[in-house]
Amino acid sequence: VVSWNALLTAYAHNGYLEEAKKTFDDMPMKNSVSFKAMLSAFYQHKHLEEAKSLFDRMQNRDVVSYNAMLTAYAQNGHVEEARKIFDSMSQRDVITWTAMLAAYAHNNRLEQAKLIFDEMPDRNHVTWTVMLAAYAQSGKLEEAKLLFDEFPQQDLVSWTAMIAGYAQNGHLEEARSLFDRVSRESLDPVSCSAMISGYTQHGQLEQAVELLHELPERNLYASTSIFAHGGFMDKAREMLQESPQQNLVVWNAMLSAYTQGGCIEEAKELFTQMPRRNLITWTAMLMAYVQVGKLQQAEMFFHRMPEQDLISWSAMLAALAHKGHPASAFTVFNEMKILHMCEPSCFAGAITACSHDGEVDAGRSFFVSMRMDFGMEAS
RNA sequence: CAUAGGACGUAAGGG
Repeated sequence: VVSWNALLTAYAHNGYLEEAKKTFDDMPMKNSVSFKAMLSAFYQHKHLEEAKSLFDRMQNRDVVSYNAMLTAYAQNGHVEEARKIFDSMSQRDVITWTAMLAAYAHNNRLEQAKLIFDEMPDRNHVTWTVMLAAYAQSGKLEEAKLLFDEFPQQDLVSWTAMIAGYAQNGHLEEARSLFDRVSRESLDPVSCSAMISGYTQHGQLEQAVELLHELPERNLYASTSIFAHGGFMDKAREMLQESPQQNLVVWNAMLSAYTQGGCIEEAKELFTQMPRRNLITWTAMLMAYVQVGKLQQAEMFFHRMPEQDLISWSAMLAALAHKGHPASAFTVFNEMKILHMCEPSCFAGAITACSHDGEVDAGRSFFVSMRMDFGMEAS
């Protein structure tokens, strides 16, 4: 049973939901771990309904099952549901608390996250990292730094969170000096791309290239982004072919370097070369067309995406509103309502876009909908 | 053997 469970989990973590399901169904015998593993397989692939129904069918639900279900809701954007699970639990462990903390953190509910953090009976290094990353990503670097300094058991992940925090907010020297204090052997693709994205996002190409020469061989594939960004497309392609691993995040970073600079042709070429694509890839590409004003192409990409999430919908909505198509924007917005893909920032984007263009009537209709359909008031 | 953490896409600030 143990090895069957291990196999199931391995499938799930590598994106093979079908195989996982088949393994689960064909197992000669199952124990409670099998159910919990299958549950997490479902929600990792966004099959919330199936996760829920499996959960309901489970016989003996323990802390782990509840934790898994809590995470299932949290990772699919249902924070309130997650909270309900949390409140209903009679036993909670560190993972329960940390999962709830992460649920708030990932949905930009910093105050609630902080409350949970302060209230928790125990914290471990994962807990600290979630809180730290939450501060860092919302630009509260002092708070993040305070936490970082008090951190009991720092590891590479927490260092990366701090580095990324500095890098994203333009504090490149601080980021770099932390980065340099990590031993070269322990650097991994995530920490490297955090530093490198920091440079490329702030236009420091030379620094980026310089850093690359110092990195260990196995992190070299990250450099493709730099070469591409600097206009050395051939060199980039060469390196990509040689690279043993294919880090999708690095491809995406490279792609957005193009799109944000308005280099649509290069972006398109890169897009077709990519070994894999995810939502981030597609959305970046969509925005590339928006930026040069080709809304029809953008919409084409939008519809060709394998699936659309809140961010891609918001991007499309904002694009239409920004480029002076309030009517189409409103149509998109209505579809979003039907799909329950709506949150306050959608209104904000749409309304401000209208106000910039003097589209007062359109702005007002968003306003009305905000009140009628969501019971929200202006703030 | 199972459940929680870090890098990449949209929007918000505004001199």
